[in-house]
Amino acid sequence: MSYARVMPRSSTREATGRGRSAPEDGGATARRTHAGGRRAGQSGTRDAVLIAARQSFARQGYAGTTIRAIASTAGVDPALVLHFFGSKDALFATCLAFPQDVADTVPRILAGPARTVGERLTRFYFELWERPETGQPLRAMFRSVASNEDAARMAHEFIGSHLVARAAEASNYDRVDLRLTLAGGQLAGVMYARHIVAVAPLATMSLDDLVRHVAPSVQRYLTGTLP
Amino acid sequence: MSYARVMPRSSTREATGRGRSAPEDGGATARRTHAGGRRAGQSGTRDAVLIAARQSFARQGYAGTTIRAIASTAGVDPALVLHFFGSKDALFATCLAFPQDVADTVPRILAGPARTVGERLTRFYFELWERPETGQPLRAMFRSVASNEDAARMAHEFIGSHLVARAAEASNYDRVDLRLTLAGGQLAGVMYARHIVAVAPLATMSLDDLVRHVAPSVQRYLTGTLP
DNA sequence: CGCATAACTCAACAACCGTTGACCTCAACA
DNA sequence: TGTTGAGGTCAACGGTTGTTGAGTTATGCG
Repeated sequence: MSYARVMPRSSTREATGRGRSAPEDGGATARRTHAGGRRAGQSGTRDAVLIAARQSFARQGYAGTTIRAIASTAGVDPALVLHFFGSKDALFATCLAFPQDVADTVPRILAGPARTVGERLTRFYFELWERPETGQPLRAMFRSVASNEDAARMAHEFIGSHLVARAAEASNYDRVDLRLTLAGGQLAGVMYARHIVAVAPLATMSLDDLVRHVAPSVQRYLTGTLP
Repeated sequence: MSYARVMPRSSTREATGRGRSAPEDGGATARRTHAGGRRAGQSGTRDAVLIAARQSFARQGYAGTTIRAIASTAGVDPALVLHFFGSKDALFATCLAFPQDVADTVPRILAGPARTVGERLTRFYFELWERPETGQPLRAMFRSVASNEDAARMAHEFIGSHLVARAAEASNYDRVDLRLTLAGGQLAGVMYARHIVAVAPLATMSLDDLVRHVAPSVQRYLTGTLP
């Protein structure tokens, strides 16, 4: 990570305009006439690569992950990975792309009944870590934020200006930013201890028990009186 | 990190016996007669390398750190780094070596008056992160545990069989392991948010304020009734 | 002084990295 | 059916990596 420029903030690739394709996907692309040619995204290979990438980023972090390893577990050529995503950085950014429904759910939880908000937020967050399809990206994000300054900046930005801001307008707590970051620190730390360090008994106890232990703290951060 | 064997569990180097020196230091080495020759560890270079290594591991994680970068900021040749520490893995292990006084202090805090144990433990831990000379190794450990499975195993071992065990015999709480890991998760998470993600206002508020906010939760984990 | 030993440098090794461009193979439409 | 564009492979590039061995310089003791 010194000879590879990190995070294509405004990609040199696109600026010069002579890089490889890296199809934008985008879903809502105006789908112009398209006179013939094979259809994009029909074979599941792109998704297979993405899954392999997430897994590797989750286990090894950014610098520890290699394009070749991703390609190998996906069963394709390394060049195909770049063909799909343009660069390692772009792949990484794609892997970190936070599921939109998380940003939607947190404000909705905060808008619910205040009496049980701690328990509901705690359970929602812990279950995200437990389910493989959401837990893996989360682990990836967590590890990468710890080992990559650009990832930390991205997380900072996402949490600060996206998640907290939307939560603030959906609820009527005072000092939402303080309350939410305190709660977030609490929740993330417990998941770090359970899923990454894997320290007993945090790693071995049931999710329900864990929620019972932690939820009161979260409740206090969200609805308790502040010093 | 695939062509370099990770963590010299029983070092091939020592097994074959024909690697480079990597002076064991060890402090208590029987210091045999020593008839002439330059004395070891007189120039501060070894420490300079260690400081540079800690800094790099703290910022870049294991895979993101290169011997050459360490050598460069220490102002020496890359080969000298290996001369001192034997391998990148051994250097890494040396950097992670936890200051012994931390393992000493936690049991002492737990043995103190139960009424204020949460506040004392919280303040002690947070101040560790604040002071540069202890904060840097902690950040290094935190990042490395997140990005390196062997580091996670080391942390797991240290916390499980060292810290918790010693705390258990020094105090008389019930289910110390559960209480201590819950408290630890809480504390680590807040420091993660403050020092690594640097999310406001956790990152900007004073240490005293932070202790005021978090200490009650820690107190509850340590002395509260368990579900 | 002269020997022994540690500190330290230098150049090179093989392995592996991200990335590239040329090339081939399919699937879908005109 | 021929054309078109996406899926996919291949070999190679320049550069960086951890590690090594041989060699040089500095330092302390007899």
